[in-house]
Amino acid sequence: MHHPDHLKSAGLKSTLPRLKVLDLFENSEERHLSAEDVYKQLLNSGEDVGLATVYRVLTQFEQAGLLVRHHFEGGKSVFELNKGDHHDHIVCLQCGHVEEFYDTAIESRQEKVATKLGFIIRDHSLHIYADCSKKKCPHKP
Amino acid sequence: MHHPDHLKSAGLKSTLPRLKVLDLFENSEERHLSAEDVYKQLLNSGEDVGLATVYRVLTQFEQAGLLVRHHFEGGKSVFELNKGDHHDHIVCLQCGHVEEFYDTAIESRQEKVATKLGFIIRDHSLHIYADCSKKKCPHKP
DNA sequence: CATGCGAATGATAATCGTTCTTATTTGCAT
DNA sequence: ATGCAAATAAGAACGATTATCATTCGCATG
Repeated sequence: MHHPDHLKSAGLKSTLPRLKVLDLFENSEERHLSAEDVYKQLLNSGEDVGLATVYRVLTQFEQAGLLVRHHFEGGKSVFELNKGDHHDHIVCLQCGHVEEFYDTAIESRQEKVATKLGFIIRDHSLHIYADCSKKKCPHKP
Repeated sequence: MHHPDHLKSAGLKSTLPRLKVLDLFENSEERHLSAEDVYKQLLNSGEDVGLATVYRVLTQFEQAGLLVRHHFEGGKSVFELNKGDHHDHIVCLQCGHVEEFYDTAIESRQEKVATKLGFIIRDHSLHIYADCSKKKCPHKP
């Protein structure tokens, strides 16, 4: 359990649940976790946190800029550590695995389109839903 | 109330609720409607449809290819008539207005990215969230 | 180091969008 | 006309998330 500093500098009190959640994101295999994922993993680790607290903490971390929230298909929010770099996502429809990518041409084209239409971009989300067909996909039939 | 033909050719029985919903999409100002939008507008028009029916019909229309479903931020699904053309969306954060655009460069770049990563694209969604700043925005402060 | 206060927690109820259940009604082929 | 499968409507049920509120905790202060 490290980095109480991260919390302090974000103006958040350094509490046990918050440290646990932060730890999870820093040490977990999967970069992209839903509230339920976080809750279950903490319970499995013997930690005793409330689900409401998980939701509250995730939202606070998002607002503090520690996490980024994504809305993939399926209704639930998914979070990942904010490494400061923007990237888009390609999601495998078969196994749910998420990969990240960044394409300069796509980014600059968006700016161009928005400007042409008289908009000022605040944010954007590009999700590609695909099959990762190859052997790498663990849940492939 | 027209186009019972659309329904028949989609393999759907031509019922009153379905005709009403289809009509709404064909005659409404706003191309993008949520289930609640549809429900309320039908009630306002004095029509007596159940909310469950609206949800059922929207899903059926989506499966029949008459409507396209989008997941914008805010949790709820939004539907629009399927004109056969794919396009992406730019949403004004101030007034919620939605404009459509299509950019060949963005589209082909996505294919390239996916292929490079070993994926086969099934679908994608690109949403730009922005301010339409200018005078056109009715809810601007 | 005790301690007090406001912030944070967790159990639970509530909410929101959506889907399911079931009894009743409807479209439509006969 | 009429019968039957398909469709409807009302409400219960559901999953994700948020609100409520009494209890507990972090932490600055004396």
